[in-house]
Amino acid sequence: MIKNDKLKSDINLGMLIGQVHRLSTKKFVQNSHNSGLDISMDQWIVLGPIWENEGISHKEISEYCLKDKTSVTKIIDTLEKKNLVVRVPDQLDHRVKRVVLSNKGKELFLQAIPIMALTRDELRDGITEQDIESLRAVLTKIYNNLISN
Amino acid sequence: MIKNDKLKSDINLGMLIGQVHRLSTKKFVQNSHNSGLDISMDQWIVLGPIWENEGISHKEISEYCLKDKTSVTKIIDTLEKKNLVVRVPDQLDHRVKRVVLSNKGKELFLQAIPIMALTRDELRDGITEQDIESLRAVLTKIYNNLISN
DNA sequence: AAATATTAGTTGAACCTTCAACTAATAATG
DNA sequence: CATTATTAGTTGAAGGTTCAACTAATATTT
Repeated sequence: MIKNDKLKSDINLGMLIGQVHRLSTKKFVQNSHNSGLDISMDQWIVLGPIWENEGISHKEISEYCLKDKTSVTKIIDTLEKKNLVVRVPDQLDHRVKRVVLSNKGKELFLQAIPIMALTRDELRDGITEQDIESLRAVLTKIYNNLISN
Repeated sequence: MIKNDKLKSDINLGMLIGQVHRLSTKKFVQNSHNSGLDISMDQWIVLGPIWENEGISHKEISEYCLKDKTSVTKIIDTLEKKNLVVRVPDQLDHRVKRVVLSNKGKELFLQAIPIMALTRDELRDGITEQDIESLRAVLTKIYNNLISN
């Protein structure tokens, strides 16, 4: 469907980054689905810091995940709808909401860990650790250009 | 807000790719807005092949842009709503719709070209051509892993 | 202490993406 | 040639992103 020589020359980097991003989240969701799990990439990304840090606030999740606060609100809305997490108002600062995993949430997260590992391996098949580090390095440079106004 | 040392170690590649993708489309839209243009990154991406190939079909746009056919349909819906393009049914194959730029569409595209160039330069500031090529190479490898099942 | 500014999170609108189901038209097969 | 399969594009639903405007609570300033 998509010719390789086109990929190699024509396609600009933006489209390539976008497509890699879309396809890799798709791959993760498909792998999850094949294992009977119902979880999206973004739900996985948000569950991560909650797993590592029970009672983390929205703002902290936002920073860990590099996601906008509005996105975090809405992803947590759907996580709460699925009974995977619960929002708990902070006792001291009543603006802050802390987020806690339910048992169902913990279970799902545990089951998703190997799926994530599998997906990671599929993405990186035949790619050296050095390549990955160079990818990370260049992306980080671009990232820094983007956040420094 | 986001600490650099966190970026360098903790954050996984998926989040980094996602964030670079989100931030660069955001940057383009902001630059456009600052120049009085009303255009999104995805609208730009779809206008490109129409500009290069008047009367291109949805399917061909889809292949050029590495976008799903549903996405193409909906982006062209909004482009048509904004009177930037027109859909013309193919004379021979009545399934096919060909897409043509309006004068307004051509004008917008021309005005957006320098904005895109500016955005590109901002992203790549201080990054060598070699880095960009290595980024493209690794992303292409991942891309190929993703499309070969 | 009162007025003002900042911060955490939410809401609604517009857009993009994916999925699954669908229509309509062309191509392939028996 | 008639049935069947494939293809191009659309629709609707559910999720995610951004923006701008908003609420409520805490901090800062005077």
